[in-house]
Amino acid sequence: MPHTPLHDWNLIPTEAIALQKRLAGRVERADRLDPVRHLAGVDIGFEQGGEITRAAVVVLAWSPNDGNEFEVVEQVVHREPTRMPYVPGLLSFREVPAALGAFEKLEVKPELVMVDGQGIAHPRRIGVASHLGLWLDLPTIGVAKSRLCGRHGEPGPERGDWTPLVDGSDTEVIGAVLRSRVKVKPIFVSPGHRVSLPTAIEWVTSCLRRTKLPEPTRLADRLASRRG
DNA sequence: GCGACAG
DNA sequence: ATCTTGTCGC
Repeated sequence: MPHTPLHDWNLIPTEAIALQKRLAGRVERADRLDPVRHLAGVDIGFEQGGEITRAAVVVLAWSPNDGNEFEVVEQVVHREPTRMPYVPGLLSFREVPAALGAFEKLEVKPELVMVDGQGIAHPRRIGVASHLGLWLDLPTIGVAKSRLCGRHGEPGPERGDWTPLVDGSDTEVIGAVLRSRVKVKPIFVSPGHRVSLPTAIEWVTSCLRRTKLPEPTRLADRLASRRG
């Protein structure tokens, strides 16, 4: 299983954290997105017991008219050797390199990207969605299936109900715990880069269909896990 | 010192 | 994340 040089394991964590602290200040939290014509979903999967990292990007054409329907216009898969083990709080160093590789193969450039993982709902306010957005210089939203940090109450039972995710001083809202489906564990939505929390919630909500995850992330998930 | 801990 | 069969529910 292992093919991650020990020196990577020892040196990267401390350097990675220092880098996150520097980059966190560059993550923009206010809206700064162009009209969205194409929306992308990103997720990472693994093959061969973790030796290979598989990044998947699905681009959808957004049509506000036809009842908010989408159309898949492009799908890309990029594989490369896994370079780092999973470490809570340092997920971006394990997944972003492969994600960037997938974006390089992309022909249609999206104006907004949804990433499987946290945005600023991270100890240093720079989760994988924020880190990727900063690198691509694109608006991103983090859509995670579970919590990394922060406190929250139980959101209401209806689809669309949500409660704030707060951390540190009870006044710092870092995300939203959103009920994306009735009777299903809520998802964690947080701004990635160049998107505010209200906008992030709006986009995720309008991309919900009959499943727990919004379409962009759900489709990328299936492609990354080579299902569907 | 004792938990918690995205994927 | 990944390994995995059947099973409960709309």
